[in-house]
Amino acid sequence: MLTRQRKSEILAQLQRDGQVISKELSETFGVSEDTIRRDLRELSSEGLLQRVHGGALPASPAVADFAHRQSIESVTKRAIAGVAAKMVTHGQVVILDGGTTAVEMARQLPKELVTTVVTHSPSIAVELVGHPKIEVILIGGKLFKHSIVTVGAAAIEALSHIRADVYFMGVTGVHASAGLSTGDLEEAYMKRALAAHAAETVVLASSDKLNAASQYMIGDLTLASTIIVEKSTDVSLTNPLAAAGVTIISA
Amino acid sequence: MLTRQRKSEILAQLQRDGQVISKELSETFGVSEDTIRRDLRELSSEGLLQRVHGGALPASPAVADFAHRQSIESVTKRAIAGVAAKMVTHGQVVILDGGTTAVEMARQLPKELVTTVVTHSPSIAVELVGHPKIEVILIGGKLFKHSIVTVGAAAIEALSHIRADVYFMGVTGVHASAGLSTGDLEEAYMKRALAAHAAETVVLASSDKLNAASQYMIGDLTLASTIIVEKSTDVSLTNPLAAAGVTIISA
DNA sequence: CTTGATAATGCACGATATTGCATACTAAGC
DNA sequence: GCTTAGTATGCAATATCGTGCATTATCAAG
Repeated sequence: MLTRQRKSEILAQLQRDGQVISKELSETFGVSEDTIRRDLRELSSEGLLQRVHGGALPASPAVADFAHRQSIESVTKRAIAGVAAKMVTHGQVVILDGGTTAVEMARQLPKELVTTVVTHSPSIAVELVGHPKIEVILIGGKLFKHSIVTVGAAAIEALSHIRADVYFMGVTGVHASAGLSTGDLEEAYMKRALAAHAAETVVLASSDKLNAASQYMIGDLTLASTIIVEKSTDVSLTNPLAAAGVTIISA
Repeated sequence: MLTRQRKSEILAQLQRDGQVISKELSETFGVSEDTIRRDLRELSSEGLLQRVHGGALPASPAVADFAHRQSIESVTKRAIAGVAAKMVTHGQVVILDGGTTAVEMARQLPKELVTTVVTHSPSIAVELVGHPKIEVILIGGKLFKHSIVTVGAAAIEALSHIRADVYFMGVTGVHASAGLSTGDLEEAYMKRALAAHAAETVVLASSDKLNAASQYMIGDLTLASTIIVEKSTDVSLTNPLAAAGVTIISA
């Protein structure tokens, strides 16, 4: 990637998120933190951003405020997505589910990562256009508009030739006895099918999903090999899971 | 290869990818990096691109950007898209192509229209989420990032069960002798397959596409039953078409 | 066909840019 | 205070660049 491009990407990300963090940028672009710091220093001297310890903020404080307010609601989701994005390694084939957390995860995938992403979410497909080295396989089917994902027989049929390493699953409920659940029957079928075509399933469980159950059960909690939850999660849910052999990661 | 050709190819690649890298160009064209650097320097002095360390970027940073392409020349495109949108009637099954004009057409489809839209463009799928009465069938496959559409064997396979009434086709070239053409081989295959699965094909030809030919031919002009062009179109192209039985609509 | 002019190309070489690492310094949290 | 994480600086390795020059290709006029 060209240096110039990296700098404008940094500015774009800054405008989008209201902040950038040196360490994360370094991982995203696959360069050392020194290089990122140099970039930030130069952009700062051009007045394009404001340098702070650990990263940078937009040059105009007003913009920062707005972006910050907007981002504060999704801090947890971003953290979970970030942890998930870091789990993807070079050459893997991963399945990304629909849902806002998965979209955020797609956004956070390193720009230099060479992988194949299989998804049934058109939003994620569009998002990944910005990642030139990622091959995207879109699963077609009938569009379920509430979640903006494809479902149905055609979608499940399209999966038949896919073998993925990891499936990152979004859910609407993670409950000790009700297991993993979602609010639509077709979606539940789809998620089961996706899990069946991946060697491993990782569940992304943002705060509001924990200890909740939706109408349609996907499977019990052990369907997941790993569940990523936010830091402050109640141990009464996670302890039994850990005991059952499911890895718990706090983001 | 002629120097002139190489230069225009560099510009084309720049527009397509949003960046070019000296080393890669050197390998692509089989010339030394010095020669490429000279080309880039000259193109830069003509203001056709912006030179940076390691390669070059578009002269105007946003030119290569899809979002920008979407906004440019939007008046004509909107008019054409509007005419096309009005052609869709209640209960029809229509295929919408990728491309900016088709996205605009999707946006202009009446909110209360009850139809089925088949598309291989994730952007259009996302756009139609706002149309509750339209059933959307998304054709999956390998994502071709330049045009943001799915292509390949999987996509063509997914079409096999589809029978549509009308296919609204976007093209990059409409030429009297070269027929309908597009800039990517896979896309050309896809467009042929889509046309084969619709009873009728309507071509959306915004001004810059007329009397132009791209590398890959989709079919001759009579593949289309109707071509929608902008008002000021030269009759030298449209008259022979009309004579051949193709309906011409001015938008 | 030959010749001379012009353009295009590749190579050599010194200059500049970029990057990562080591080291010493500074800010932030406890 | 003290520890940790982040930072700046110098430096060396590498990549890229610009220039001058020799070689080759192209082409028009003789």
